[in-house]
Amino acid sequence: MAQQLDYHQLRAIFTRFRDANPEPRSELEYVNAYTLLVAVVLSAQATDAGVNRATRPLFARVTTPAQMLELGEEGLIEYIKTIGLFRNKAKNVIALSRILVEQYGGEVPDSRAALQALPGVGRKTANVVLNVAFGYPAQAVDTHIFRVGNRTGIAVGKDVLAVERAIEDNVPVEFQRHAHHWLILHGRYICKARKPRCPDCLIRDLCPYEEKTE
DNA sequence: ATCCCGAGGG
DNA sequence: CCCTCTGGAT
Repeated sequence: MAQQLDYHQLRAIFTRFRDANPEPRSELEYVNAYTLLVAVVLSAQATDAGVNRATRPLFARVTTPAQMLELGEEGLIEYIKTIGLFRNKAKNVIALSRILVEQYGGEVPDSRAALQALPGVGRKTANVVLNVAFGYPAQAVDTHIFRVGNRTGIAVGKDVLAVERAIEDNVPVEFQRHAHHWLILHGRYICKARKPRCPDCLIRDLCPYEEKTE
């Protein structure tokens, strides 16, 4: 685990991320808050490319919780059985859709407490919805952000909650809104788990991590 | 700590 | 073969 970088080092790093990609966006495909929520639930331990492959035909037919209940659990499984953990995910998506219809008039609530009370929705998924659908500066710490944060020193912590706090406490405020996607994209394409592409890294000179990639 | 669990990459 | 992918519930 690297040492936590200071405010000025983080300002330099995020300035580069912003200059390279001023408006970073989720690579998950969705058409409204509800389909975003479903896509994020499906994305657990799965690649977004794999999730998009499944949701493209699904969201062509289903864009509301009521339509999802019509489709049903077995119908949903036909669309998502190529995604890992599909049985748990199908059960959770149907159950949360029923709650949205019965308790929220078919809308997606915009509070963390209400989101996390939904089956299959934990802190990370709730934070993604708050950030992407509602524009709040919520920091969803996933596998990429946890790895990149600790490897580079951008956000150091022993668990995801500690890394979330490290981002909130250390990243200059003006960068917090987009920090989530900058870190995800950096982790996905450059600072990869297995074979990081350090020679192609924007912040190589500011990073303590050394990886011999031949 | 363990289970869920398919696809893609190396 | 093994590891990884925008985790959550028990």
